[in-house]
Amino acid sequence: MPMGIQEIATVTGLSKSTVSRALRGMPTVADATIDQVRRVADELGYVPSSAAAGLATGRQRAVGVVVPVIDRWFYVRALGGIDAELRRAGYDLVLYNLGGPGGDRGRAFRRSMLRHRVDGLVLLSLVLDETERAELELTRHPMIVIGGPAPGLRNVGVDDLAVTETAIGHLAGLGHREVAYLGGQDEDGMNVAVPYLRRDGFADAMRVRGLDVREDRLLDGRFSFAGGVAAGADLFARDPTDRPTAVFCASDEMALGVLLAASRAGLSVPGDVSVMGIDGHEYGAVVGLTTVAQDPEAQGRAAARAVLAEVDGGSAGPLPAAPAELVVRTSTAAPRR
Amino acid sequence: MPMGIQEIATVTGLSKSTVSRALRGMPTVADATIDQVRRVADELGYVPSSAAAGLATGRQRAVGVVVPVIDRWFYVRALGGIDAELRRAGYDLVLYNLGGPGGDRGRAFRRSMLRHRVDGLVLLSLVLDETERAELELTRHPMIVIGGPAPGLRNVGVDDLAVTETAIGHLAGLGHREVAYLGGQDEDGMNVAVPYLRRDGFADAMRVRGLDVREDRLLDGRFSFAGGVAAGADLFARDPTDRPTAVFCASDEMALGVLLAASRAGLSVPGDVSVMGIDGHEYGAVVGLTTVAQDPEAQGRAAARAVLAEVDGGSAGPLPAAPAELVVRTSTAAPRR
DNA sequence: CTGAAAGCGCTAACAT
DNA sequence: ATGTTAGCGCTTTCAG
Repeated sequence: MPMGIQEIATVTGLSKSTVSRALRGMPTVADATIDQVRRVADELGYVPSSAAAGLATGRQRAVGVVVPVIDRWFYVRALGGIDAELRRAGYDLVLYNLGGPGGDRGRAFRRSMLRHRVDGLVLLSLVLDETERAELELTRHPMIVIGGPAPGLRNVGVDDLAVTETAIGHLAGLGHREVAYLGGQDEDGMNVAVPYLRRDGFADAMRVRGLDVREDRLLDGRFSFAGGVAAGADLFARDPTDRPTAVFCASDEMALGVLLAASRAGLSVPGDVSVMGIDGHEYGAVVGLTTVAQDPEAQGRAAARAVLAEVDGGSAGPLPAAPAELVVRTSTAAPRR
Repeated sequence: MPMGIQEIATVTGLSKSTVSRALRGMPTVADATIDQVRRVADELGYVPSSAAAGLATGRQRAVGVVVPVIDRWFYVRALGGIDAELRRAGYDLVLYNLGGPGGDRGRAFRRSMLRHRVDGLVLLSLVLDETERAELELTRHPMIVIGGPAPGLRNVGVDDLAVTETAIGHLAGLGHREVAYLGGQDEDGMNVAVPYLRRDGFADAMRVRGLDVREDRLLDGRFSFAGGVAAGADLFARDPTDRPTAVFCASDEMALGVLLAASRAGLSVPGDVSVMGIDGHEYGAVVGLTTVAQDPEAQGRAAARAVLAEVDGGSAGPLPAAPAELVVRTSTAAPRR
């Protein structure tokens, strides 16, 4: 019923092989033949079967993208970049979202991703345990991770230590000595690497400058807007004489929340307190948030290009760190006192 | 090299068919056999080929999701819902993003979606033209759209006319007579239905109450945060004595922008002006935005269930409208004068 | 430049 | 409960 290459062969009086070659525009086929075949295919409403092609060639022309959760700014942007590059290459994108209901991560891995449905995998900020790594290795697909560095896997992403150093450099340069850090774990605890790296980077950058890293100024904002609001509210409700002059947030989404908390607490930014984040979120640009901006979309494209190259038998050399750039806006200034 | 069902057949001394059945846990297979086969499969590091299975059965166990652009709140949430339901059913999700570079929409359709890689399609707020419809029909896959009603296709989504009526009912009930509308086209102009419906709904709801719909109070915010900020800035820069007492936004993202524009213009909300939106965006909850909330995730799940049912030969009856609910927070109040 | 034939790895009757 | 036999729709040597 759903007809294939065969019918168009009979109609044109050609052989299946020629039709197949013509459809793919192979150079060994006469131009006239190509035209004819394509025309007939159109008339007949021919729809190719990727399964059959995949079986025959061993290539699915699709790559999988694994995300811990789907609704985070960074992931969405990166996904856009990956998609763009894949589309350009004529590849489809299969999305594996681990954060679903129950987040039954293990099963998701085995049940679907291991089915050879894709030729390669891009993992977004995912830290795999030994078993998971081993299982994915079975497929022998090229894999690359965006975000946190993952042991044994190629990685695309910013240098988190450098990013935090840049941020604290900016704040310290402005004269801040009392700065709080807002970080914390992603709620599902799936991406431990980046949060830790940033917290450590913050602490290092502070200590290098002889500045205090106070336990009670290491806040948890779960990397979300609401978390930032809550943490900010908590911080600003404390003894005003002991208030930090700046709050450094490990993500713009949290920083946006802190901005709101500050305005609710009647504090002016940057008058009473400076606030900055990391990411380059669009909302930050309009509210004047100082940040260390990165380009997740570019990272997505780079990662996609890398897997695609590897799928095509290319080399698998290490990737350069993604650029990040200090963007000074109006949420940071020299402390008052 | 990449071994298959055959090797595990030889190792166990069983036939390919039995192995195939055992792997899928079919009831006609002895439990002991199932165990043995699974164990051997594990030991051998067997990875099934979805292409082969797909070719043999004609089912890919995957559904495609087409989005106009990926980075919109509504789409991301809906995608999450679709994914959850698909995963539950053991289906993979293939993402088709039309908004990529150049947004070469036509080619995207033909080149990929038509390859029988999926068993069904969920279209997010997409309005198809005749050619596109015809082309997609070729695949004979079940299709459903979320968001704007699309001629000839089943649809999941809120009743936009009812939603706007609810919103204006709330505002008018508070005593507002001068209300501005912030809508506009999505920048790519891909989803015309919803914006139009909401604008019409607004106008109807106003007229029904004998309220004026002024041309100069029909604003364009391109359905984005930045667009909302810009439109708000423009509106609040006009003659204060002629300022509307409320701004009704067709999406929360735009309303959030208007909130910011108001605070920048030194206006208090809801003191000087009331603001409300549509959607139920998380940020709105924390900033106190009144809205008519919908649940895109639930809509995604419903749509996924519907295609899946149809894929399984189920019926294709019409779907009920998705619920939407007025959520009154602190951004709306009775007008001052 | 085109054709014939042999699979790709799995599933599905149809036996047994 | 398990084995046999054909394919699924396309690609790919190998021959013309």
